[in-house]
Amino acid sequence: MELKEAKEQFIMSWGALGSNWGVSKTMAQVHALLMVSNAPLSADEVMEQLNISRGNANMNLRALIDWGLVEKIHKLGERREFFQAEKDMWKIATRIASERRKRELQPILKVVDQMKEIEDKQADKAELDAFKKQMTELENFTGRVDRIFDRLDRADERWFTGLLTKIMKR
Amino acid sequence: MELKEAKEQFIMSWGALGSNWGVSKTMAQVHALLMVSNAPLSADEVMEQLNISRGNANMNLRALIDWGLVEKIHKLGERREFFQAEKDMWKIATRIASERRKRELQPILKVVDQMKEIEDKQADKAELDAFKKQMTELENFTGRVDRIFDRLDRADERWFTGLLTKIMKR
DNA sequence: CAGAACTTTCAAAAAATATTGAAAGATTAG
DNA sequence: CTAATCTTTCAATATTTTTTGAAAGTTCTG
Repeated sequence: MELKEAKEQFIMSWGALGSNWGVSKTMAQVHALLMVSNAPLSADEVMEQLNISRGNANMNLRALIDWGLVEKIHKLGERREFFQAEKDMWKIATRIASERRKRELQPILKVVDQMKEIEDKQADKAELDAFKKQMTELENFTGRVDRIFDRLDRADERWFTGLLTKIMKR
Repeated sequence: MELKEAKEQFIMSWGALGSNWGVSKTMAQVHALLMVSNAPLSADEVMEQLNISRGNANMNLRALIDWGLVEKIHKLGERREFFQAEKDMWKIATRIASERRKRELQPILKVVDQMKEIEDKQADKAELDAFKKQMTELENFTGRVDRIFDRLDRADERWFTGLLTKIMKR
């Protein structure tokens, strides 16, 4: 396989994977394209290479910037903006972890927290207790995982690697 | 808030959250409904409580069974099937982890693995190396996370809790 | 085996999401 | 200030995903 071909293949596959993990195909493709480009690309280059419209390119580039996976670059003497993907895997991973924490874990905690204020004199005691117990367990578990992600976000790669070694030894 | 009301609220919220983490609203609702039901429910009860069609109920119940989050129950003397959700948070968590590993991590490994067979005499040497390096890093990182999930899947809760304590101490 | 009681399938319809492209908004240069 | 160049917005459109419901399939009962 040739390099150019490999890059294209990677972009397409990365896009297809996106949908498995809740990201739109195009957003994943834009990310992949920037990941395998040696130089920052302009919006027009992204549009052209992926065959998408200007609006679409703009929207997804912006979303990637929100995720912290892409940044705007200004070249001096150049009017337009360029976009560059973060290439360091550790940073990519922590950005994704952080975003998923915000989107997936914290909303659960919020919902479960509200469930605690039940006051029902009518209800069957055992049933009420069962419900409360379940909510508490859900909260505990989610809270624990949330704290791991938080820790991860603030740690550095060496910490993580060390941790892994420990985990794998057992 | 009353118990019944709380349960409904939980079901609705859980459903809304589902879309944040790549599961359809209805599937998440069915799961929530079964989680907060003290007794197993029949397909008809699920249909009725969530106002969904028979086909939809069937589909989502099946998907939940695939995920290992719900199981069929046969009551003796009863013709129809009942459905019961796993309520143990540890089991719920490992099932979800295992499923996501399969859907999110392993496909990445597969794609990246294919990228290794590049043979391009034409291409710029530095560019080729950069691409290969990136693919390797992606593979290493994903592989590591994949192994954690695998480990998690086979471990028990006490192991996990112990691990957490260690993580949090640092 | 026939009929009743359920469950599963799947093509069509509906709903939710993503994309387009033209117009409006910025920003810089002259 | 005006024109030129580039970015952002958003209503209309297209695509994808989910849901429906009726028909086909299955399994049990008598």
